[in-house]
Amino acid sequence: MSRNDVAREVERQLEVMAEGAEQLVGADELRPRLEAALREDRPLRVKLGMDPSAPDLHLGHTLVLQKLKRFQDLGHLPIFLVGDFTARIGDPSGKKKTRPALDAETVRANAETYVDQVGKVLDVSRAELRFNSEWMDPMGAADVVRLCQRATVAQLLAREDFSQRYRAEEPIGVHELLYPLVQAYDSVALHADVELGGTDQTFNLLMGREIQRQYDQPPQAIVTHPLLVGTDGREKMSKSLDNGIGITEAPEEIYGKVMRISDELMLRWFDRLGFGEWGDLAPARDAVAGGAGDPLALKHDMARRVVARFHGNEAGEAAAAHFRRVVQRKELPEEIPEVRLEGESEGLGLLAIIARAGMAKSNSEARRLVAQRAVKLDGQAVNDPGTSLPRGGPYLLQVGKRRVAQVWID
RNA sequence: GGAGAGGUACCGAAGCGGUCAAACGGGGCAGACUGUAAAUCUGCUGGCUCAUGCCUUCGGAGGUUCGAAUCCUCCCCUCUCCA
Repeated sequence: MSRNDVAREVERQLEVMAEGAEQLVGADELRPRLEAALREDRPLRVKLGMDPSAPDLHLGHTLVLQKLKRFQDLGHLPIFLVGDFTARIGDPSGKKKTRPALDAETVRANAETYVDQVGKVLDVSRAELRFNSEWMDPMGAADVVRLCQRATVAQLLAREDFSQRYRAEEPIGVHELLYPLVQAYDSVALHADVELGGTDQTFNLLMGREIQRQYDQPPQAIVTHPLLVGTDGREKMSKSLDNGIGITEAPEEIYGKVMRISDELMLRWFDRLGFGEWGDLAPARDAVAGGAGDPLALKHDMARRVVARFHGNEAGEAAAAHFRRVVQRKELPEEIPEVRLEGESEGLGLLAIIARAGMAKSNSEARRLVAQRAVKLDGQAVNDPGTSLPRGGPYLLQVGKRRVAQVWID
C-alpha cells in the first residue's frame, strides 16, 4: 500500500468504526496506531468484555457484536474478555440480591455458551478468549494497592450510578469502586487498542484509557453503542424484563417477535440495527417515517434480515414463509410436531391430552381454554370439556393460534 | 449498638378475624378485530375427569379461636433512619 492508500484506508476504517455508534473516543490517538498496523499488516486488538454470569445473549447485545464483526472484517482481532475474577467477588452495580460467587467451572461453562452464541454473529475461530483471573489472581496486595494509586475517589465517584447512590446516601462497597479499576487494568494487560461496549459502559471504558496512560500505554479508543429498546417499546432490552429477542431462539420466534413490534419502534430498531448493512432499505425506511410507504413490507424485510443474521439466509426465508402462512393466512404450519401419548383403556380425555401434550399447564387450564373456544380438534372447535378420544390417531389438535400438534394415543 | 417499616399469587400492590383462591394494576393466555403475533375491546389467569365439593396457597414454625392472610409467641429475611 502506498502512503496515500494507507491514509485513505485509515480514514475509511475510522468511519466504519464509528458507524451506528453513540460515541467514538480517542480517534486521534488511534489514527497513528491504525496506520502502523496497516503498514505492518497486523491487526488491532479489539476488546469486548463479557459478564460471565449472564450468557444469554439477545438482540441488544448484537449491536456491539455486529460492530465487532465489522472490526474483524477489517482484519482486526476481537478479544473476548471474561471477567471471571470480577465475577468471583460479586456483582457491583446491580444492587439486586448478592449474586452467588461463581466457581471456576461455571465460569468456564458460561464462557463456552457465550462463545457459542457469539459464533452466530462473527467468526470466533479468528478471535481470542481471555479470562482476567489470568493476571488478577497472581496479583499481590501490594500490586492491588499500586493499582488503586492510579485513580482518585473523586474520579470514581464521577460515575453516574456511584454519584447517584452517594447523593442518595445509599451504601457503596469499597470493592465496588475497584471494579472499574480492574476492568481498566484488563485493557492494560491485553494491550487493547480499542474497547467496545454499550453506552452504560462509557465510564469504565474511559477509565481504561486513564489507567493505560498510567501504565505508559497509549490509551485505547472506545466505541460505545446505544442500548436497544425492548419489544415493549419502553424499557431497554433485558432478559429480566422478558422484552428481548434471544440470539438462540427459533427462527420463526424471532421473526414473529420482530413482526409484532410497533411501527414506531420498528423505525428506531432500523436505525440501531441496520448500520453498515441495511443501506438498501433506507428509502423504504424514510418513506414509512414520512407516513407514506409500506410499514408491513419494511417490517417483513427487517424480520427476515434479523433472522438471517443468526440463522442464515435460508432460515430467514423459511421464517418469512412460515409467518405468511400461519399468521397472515391462518393456515397450518408446514411441519406439525407429533405427540404420542399413552392411552387408558377407554382412550383419553381431551383435557388430559392437552395437558400431557404440553399444550397447557394443567387440566384446569385446558378446561378454561376449551371454555374460551380456543381448542380445535381436526379443525372443529370443541365445546364439551368432557370430550374423550379413543385410542388411535392422528388427531389434529390446535390450542389457540400458536399451539398445534398431531396426537396419537397408544 | 439504638429506633422504625415491611415480607401477600408471575411482578407491583390492597386486604388486617368469617362474605378470601384473596380487590386493583402490570404481565401472560384466549376470543373478536387487524397489514401485523401491534393497537383496541372482551374474557380468563392455584390444583383436582368440574363439584352450592375437596386439596394447597398470603416469609417459617407453633399457638388462640367454631373459624386466621388477618390476633399472640418465637424464628428467618429485606429496607429506612440515628450512632
